[in-house]
Amino acid sequence: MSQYINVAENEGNEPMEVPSEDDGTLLLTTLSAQFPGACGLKYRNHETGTLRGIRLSDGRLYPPDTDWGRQVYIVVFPKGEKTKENSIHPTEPTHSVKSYKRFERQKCSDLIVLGLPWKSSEEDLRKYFQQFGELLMVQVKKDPKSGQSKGFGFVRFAEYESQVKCMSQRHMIDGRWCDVRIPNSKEGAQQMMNRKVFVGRCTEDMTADDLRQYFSKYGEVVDVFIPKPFRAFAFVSFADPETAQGLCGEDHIIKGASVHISGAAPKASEKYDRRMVPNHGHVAYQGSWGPGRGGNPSHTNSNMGVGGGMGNNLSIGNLGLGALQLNHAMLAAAQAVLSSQTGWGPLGLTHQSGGATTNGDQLVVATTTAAPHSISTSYAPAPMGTSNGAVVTGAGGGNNSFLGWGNQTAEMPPAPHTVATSQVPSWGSMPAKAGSGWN
DNA sequence: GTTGAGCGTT
Repeated sequence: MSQYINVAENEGNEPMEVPSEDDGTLLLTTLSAQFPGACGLKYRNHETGTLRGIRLSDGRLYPPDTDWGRQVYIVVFPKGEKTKENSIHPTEPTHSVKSYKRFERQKCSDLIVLGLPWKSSEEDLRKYFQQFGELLMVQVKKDPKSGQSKGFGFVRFAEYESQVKCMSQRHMIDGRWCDVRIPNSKEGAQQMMNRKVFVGRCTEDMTADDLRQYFSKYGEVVDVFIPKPFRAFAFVSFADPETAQGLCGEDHIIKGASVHISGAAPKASEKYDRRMVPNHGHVAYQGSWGPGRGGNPSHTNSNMGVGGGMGNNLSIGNLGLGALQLNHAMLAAAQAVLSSQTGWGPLGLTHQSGGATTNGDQLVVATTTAAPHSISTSYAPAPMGTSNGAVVTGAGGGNNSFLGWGNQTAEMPPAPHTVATSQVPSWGSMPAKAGSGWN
């Protein structure tokens, strides 16, 4: 039977009543309609004095007993999104503040929602998606004559963080699994968000540290990559895409030499983007989310690492370095190098805690934010958390890369871990998990 | 009136 449940944002706050469904469960959407961003419920067990979590499954919260009773339930928000009363954890500020700034810089994009039930209205969409944050736009595409839904729509969030959260999971909307993606029409724009620049005409005496030091005056440098053996170019990645964009086209004098800066936009990997990524919706940012492809925030000591293996695997040696003056040859080599770097690592998997969350599988990577609201166990987990073969497991990580992701923890195996020709080294080098392969 | 991979009459 339907009943009203007492829910408060925090213990001691004035509760408000939210309605349950006829079967006694409380829809997460109902909850988040009143408490935006809510991802669960808990309550104080007065026998033990401890807090208890409420069971959540398929977007429904289940009463602890036969019904919800008259007690007050407390709303649970994704980690890192404490409400004003809940002071932020003292150890978090550096990371969360920093990453939050990063979010602000990233602009939201329209997102396409695929797989909508025919019956779902824009109202339904809004009600569902507002749990991730403020919505600026909601559309259900319909046939203008019949008014019949075409089964897809668009949403746009106000905050980038909402978008990230939203894209990190699949969505159960009115009884159907739906996918949220960056629309194809927006692909070009992502390119402009690349955080990595190509630095041409480098001289051999320029070390990664030199470049880092030099470019730091324009913004935070998160990665410097200098191919070995020497090939007269380098890649520099900035924390802020705008920094990178701002430098493009310029000539700079470093160590007495004039280097040329341009966008690191390898067409080479472009064609692999979407196709190489399984369409399981657990993968956030599939496709060409510019920054994700490029960033490889751990090559700082790039004088080792990729080193030896590269020449062999990518046959770059055959290009003949006599062509160094030729721009296109340089670019081609650069593209080869780029595509050999682990793409999709860093930003792509950002905070996607959601992405790899609870799947009943052990491939859970860094648990942070949103508890997925409805999870299908029938989907193979996205092979996240791996970068250059290093499996990142467990929560936290605590490394100092952006949000602590995508960083292979600085200790790249000295032995070339054979990137091979795979365009998706993260996968190719997935250490076959004993037993439980996800065939 | 049906359908189920895709990509937006603004």
